[in-house]
Amino acid sequence: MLTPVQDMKWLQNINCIFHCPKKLLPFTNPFTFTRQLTLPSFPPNPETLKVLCSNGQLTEALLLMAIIGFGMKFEGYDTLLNACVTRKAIREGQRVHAHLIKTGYHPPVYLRTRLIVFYNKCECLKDARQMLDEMCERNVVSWTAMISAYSQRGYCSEALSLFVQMLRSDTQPNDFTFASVLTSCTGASGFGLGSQIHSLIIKSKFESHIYVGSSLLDMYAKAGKIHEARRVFECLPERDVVSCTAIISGFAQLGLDEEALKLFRKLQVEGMSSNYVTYASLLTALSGLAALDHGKQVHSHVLRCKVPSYVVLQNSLIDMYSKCGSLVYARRVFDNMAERTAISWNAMLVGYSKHGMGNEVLELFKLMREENKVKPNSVTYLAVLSGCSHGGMEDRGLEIFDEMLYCKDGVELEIEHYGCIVDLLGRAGRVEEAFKFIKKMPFEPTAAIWGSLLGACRVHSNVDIGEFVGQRLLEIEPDNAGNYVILCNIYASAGRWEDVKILRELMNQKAMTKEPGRSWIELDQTLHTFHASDRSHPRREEVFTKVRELSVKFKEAGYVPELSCVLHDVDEEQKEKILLGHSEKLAMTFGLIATPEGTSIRIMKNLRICIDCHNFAKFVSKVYGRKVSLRDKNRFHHIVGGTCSCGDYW
DNA sequence: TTAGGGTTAG
Repeated sequence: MLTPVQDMKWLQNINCIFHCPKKLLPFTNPFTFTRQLTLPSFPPNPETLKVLCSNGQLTEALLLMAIIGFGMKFEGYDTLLNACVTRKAIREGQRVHAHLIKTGYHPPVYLRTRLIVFYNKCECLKDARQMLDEMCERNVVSWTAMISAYSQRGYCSEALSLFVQMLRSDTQPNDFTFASVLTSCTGASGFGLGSQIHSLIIKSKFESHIYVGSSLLDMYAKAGKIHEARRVFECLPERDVVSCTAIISGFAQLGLDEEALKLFRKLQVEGMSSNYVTYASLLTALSGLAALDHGKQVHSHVLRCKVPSYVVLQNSLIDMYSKCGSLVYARRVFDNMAERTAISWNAMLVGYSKHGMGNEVLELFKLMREENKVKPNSVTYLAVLSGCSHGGMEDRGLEIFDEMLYCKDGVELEIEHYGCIVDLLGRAGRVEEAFKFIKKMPFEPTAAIWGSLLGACRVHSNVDIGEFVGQRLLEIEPDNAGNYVILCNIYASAGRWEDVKILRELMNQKAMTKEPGRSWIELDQTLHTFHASDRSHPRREEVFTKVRELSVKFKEAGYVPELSCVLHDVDEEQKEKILLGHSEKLAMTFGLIATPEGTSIRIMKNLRICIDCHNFAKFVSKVYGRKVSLRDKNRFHHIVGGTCSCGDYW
C-alpha cells in the first residue's frame, strides 16, 4: 500500500514527461494529492505494470508509465495498450500514444498495429487510419487490422479500396484479410468485387477455411445468390455454429422461410450446435411463416437450455410473437427485458401498428420518450406514423410529422415518412389533400407512394384522381399486375366497363405474370399451404365441396361476389369459380373444417388480401361465430361478427 | 497483433 505520494522525485518525473499532468492525474498539485494508490509492490518495477493492468488499475499503470519514463520498453507499451483495448479506455490509450511520441520511442510495426486496433475499438477510425498512413513498413496484419476496422463499422467502400491498395502494394492477403473484406462486399457493386475476391481465395487456397467460407457464403446469401451460398457451405470440410447460422439466416433473410426451417432441422439432426444467433435467425423464419406453435417451442427450448437472453434474441421473440398475432406474449417479452435497444422498442411499436392499435403505439412511444434511455430513430417514426394511420389517428400522425419537420430527436425525414402521411391522408378519405401533398414533396414519388394513393382512391371511390394515379403507375410499373387489379376495381365501381375491358386486354397482351398468391394455416405445428385453385392438399376434395357450400350459404346471408377482382376475360360464372379458388378462401375453409367449433382461425397470406376474400372472411365470422385473424402482406385483419379491425381499408 | 453468422423498417 502506498499512502499519499510524498516522493517528490516521482512527481518531478511525471511533470517532466507530461506537460499537462492535470489531465492525466487525479490531482492538480502534488501537495494536495490525497488519493491512495494501491501498488502491488513497492518500489514499483516493470512487472508491476502487468499486475496493475490485469487488475484494471489503469490510473496507477499510467502513473507507473510516467515514472518509468524513458525506460519504457516494448513489453510495457504492449501491456498497457492491451489493457486499453480490452477496457475500451480511450483517454488512457491516447496517453500511452502521447507518451510514446514524447519519449521519442519508435514503435515497431507490431505496436503500431496495436494502436490501429485500439483506435478502432474506441471508434476513432480517423486516428486508426492515420496510424496506418504514418507507417513506413506495413505487414499483412496492419493492413488487415485497418480493413477489418472499416468493415466492422460499415465503411464498406473504404474497406474495399484499402484492400485493393493492399494488393497493389504486393502484400499477400491471409485468411483474416479475406474473412474481413468479404463482409464489406454488399450492395450492387459489392457482389461483383466479392466474386473476384472469391477467385483470389480459390487461388490462395483459402476456400475451405471455415472463417473465410462463412464470410463467403454470407456474401453470396446477402447478394441473393442462395445457391452459390449453399454450394460454398456444402464444400466446407468442417462446420461450426457460425457457418451453420450463416446459411440458415441466409435463407431466412431472403424470405425462404420454409427452406430455412428445413435446413435448421437437418443440421440439428447432423449435430449442429446452436447459440443465440442461430435461434434469432430461426425465429426470423418462423415470423415469416407466422408459425406460432413452432415459435413457442423455440422460446421454451431457449428458456429450458438457459441460452443467454441477449437483447438480439429477445428482439426476435418480440417480432415473432407480434407477427404471429400474439401481442400479449410479445409485450410480456418486452416488459421482462433487462435492457432494451431501439430495435426492441421498434419491434413492439411495429407489432401494435400492424394490428391497427394506434393508442398502444402512441402510449408506448410516449413511454420511450419518458424513459429517455434509447433515442427514437427513423424506423421508430415509421412505426409511429404508420400506427397512427392504421389506427385512424390522423391528426396525431400529422402532428408527429410536423415535429419531424423540425428535426425532433435528430431524425431526418425520408421518403418513407412522406409515404406514411400519404397513406394516412388517403385512409382518412382526404384523397385530394394526399394528392397535393405528393406534389409538394421534396422527393420524386415512388411507385409505393402512388400505389398507396391508388388504394385510397379505390376505397373512397375517387375515380378522377384514381385514373390519373393508375395511369402514372402503369407507366412506372408496367408489369405489376396488382396496379391493374386496383384500377379495374375503380373503373368497375364507377360502371366504366369499357375501360375495364381495355385494361384486361392490355394485361392479356402483356402476358403478365403475378407473384402466385399463397395462404397457409398452422395446425398442430404443421403448416397447411394452399395456392389458388390448389389441388395438392390431401383434403382438397373436402375443402372444394365445403367452399362451394359456403358460397351458397353466404349468398343467402347477403354475400355478393366481387367479380371485378377477376381480370381474366371470362364469363361471370367462370369468374365466380376463380374467386372461390383463391388461396385464402381455401385456407379459411380448411380452418373451418379442421378446427373445433368456436375457436379462432388464423390465416396468413403472402400478398395483400383481395376484396372478395375479405368479404368472405366477414361472413365466416358472422355466420359461424368464428374470429378470423388474417395476416396479409400489409397488416393484420381481426374479423369478428362481420366487422374487420382494418375498417375495410388495407 | 488482424477474421466469419444476428434482431425492427423498406
